[in-house]
Amino acid sequence: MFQNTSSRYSIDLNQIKSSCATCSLRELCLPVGLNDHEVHVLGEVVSHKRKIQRGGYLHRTGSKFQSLFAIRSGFLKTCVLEEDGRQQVTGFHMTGELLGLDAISTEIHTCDAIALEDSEVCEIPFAKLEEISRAIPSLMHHFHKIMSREIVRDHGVMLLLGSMKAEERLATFLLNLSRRFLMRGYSEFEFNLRMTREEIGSYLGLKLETVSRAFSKLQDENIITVDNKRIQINDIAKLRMKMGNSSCLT
Amino acid sequence: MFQNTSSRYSIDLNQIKSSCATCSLRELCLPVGLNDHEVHVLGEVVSHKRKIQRGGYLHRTGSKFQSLFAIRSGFLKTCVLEEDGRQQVTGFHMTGELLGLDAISTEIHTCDAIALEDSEVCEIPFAKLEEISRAIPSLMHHFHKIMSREIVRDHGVMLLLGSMKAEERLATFLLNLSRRFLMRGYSEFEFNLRMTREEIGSYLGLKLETVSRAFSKLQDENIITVDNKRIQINDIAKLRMKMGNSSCLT
DNA sequence: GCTTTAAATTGATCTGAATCAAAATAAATA
DNA sequence: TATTTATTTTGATTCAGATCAATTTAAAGC
Repeated sequence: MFQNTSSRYSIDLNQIKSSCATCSLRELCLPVGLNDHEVHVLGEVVSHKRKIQRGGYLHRTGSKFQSLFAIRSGFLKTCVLEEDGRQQVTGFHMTGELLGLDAISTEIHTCDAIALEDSEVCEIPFAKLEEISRAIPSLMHHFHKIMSREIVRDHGVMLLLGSMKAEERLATFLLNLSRRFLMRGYSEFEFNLRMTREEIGSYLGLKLETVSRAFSKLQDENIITVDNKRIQINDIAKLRMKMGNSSCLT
Repeated sequence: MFQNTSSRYSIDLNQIKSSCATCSLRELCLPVGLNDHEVHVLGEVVSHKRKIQRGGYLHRTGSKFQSLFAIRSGFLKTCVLEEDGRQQVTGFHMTGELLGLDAISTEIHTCDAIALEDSEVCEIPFAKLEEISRAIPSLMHHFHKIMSREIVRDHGVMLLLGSMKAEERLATFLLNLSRRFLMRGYSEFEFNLRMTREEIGSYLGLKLETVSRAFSKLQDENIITVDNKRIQINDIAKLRMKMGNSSCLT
């Protein structure tokens, strides 16, 4: 899992599970081939942990950027504020993901990051990361891949917002969550949403009532079972169909 | 212009205008402080030019990624294809901008890049760029900023698609173009669109008829003058108002 | 030049999602 | 536990933008 063929050194997950550095850096480190020394160097950089309780801010729009944050546990949302007060959720983030990439550009955070459940992150001072990535090319390359992946993800959301209708958006969203839970060893068919209908709506470009109606519709069709925040996927194939055939109709 | 305070070496634009390397790398190189030797090293990497005529592909979805492309002149669009054939435009790109960032992730291009007018690009072999950025930290840092800026840009588009209505989207789009033309030394008040109404619509999540109507509406209000692809901004303040007050109404 | 094809505008109608409104349920707090 | 507050669901209505359709205008090809 998360290993690529070019790895020179395969990290033993069990061995390092208790260490903050490596654990939180699953996405950042594991896939890269690092030797003992390099793992040690990297560990030095990411030693600082931080807990954020539900509802708390990891960072705010406008605050000075110094570090990236690797999510060690928990669940967060990022959102940008419009001048007029309304907020748009730009993403939901879970264990192993990296936050703060948007702030590298201006060294000012361009969004709020808010914990949707008690969470723990590892702080990665960005200047240090750049410094050691000079010494560890595979780390640098992997970091570039992570940034690139974020761009690809955003393009996917743009496609969703630009060309899908409500039900298709929700299906896409649920399948995305499902896959991410699966990747982390949780059930792909049954999970708890950490966010409200309003937050889902904000992310998907829909009003909360529309989100609620789309949930009900999918339930009526026996594709999912909804019990408030608890979601059960009964027919993942049908759910995939829902996602796929937007423009097929035209 | 495009200079930051930490520059150790200020590049003479006139001196290097005829050299492909530096000219095409305005975004990539100029703002970074590089010394003579470093400029030379960088120049070696980006020496390969390529012309694409109107309608031609710079790269296609699914093709192997090896190089980034710095636009030297011209105008391109990038678009992702849905399984069902319809395409969503993810961006319009002009001189000085960098294409291919999305492909670093998987080493496969995730979108098509198509020239909307005869264009010229410089090819930047990505492996080489990573290699020399180890030797030139400021170059590496600037590259990170460019990727980050792309992420910020995408978040802006997500906000647009997720929460603005047609007229606000078009106003935002025109102001964005206006600013980019200004930055490149062209008029911010009068310019030619290189793309069709359909392509604008795809980018903005609207149908071409809606784009056309929004143009007409802005013209009726004497904010812009539209003559097919020729756009004249008559009242930029009012245009900014159009963009800003989406949720103010509610 | 003329002919063909592509692009843009404008009108009429339809529809999906927003909005308004009320009730039901769940979560937080005293 | 009771009370308050936040969240979710569902219904009725409205509206922005999609769709359908017909011209007009511009560009490309012969």
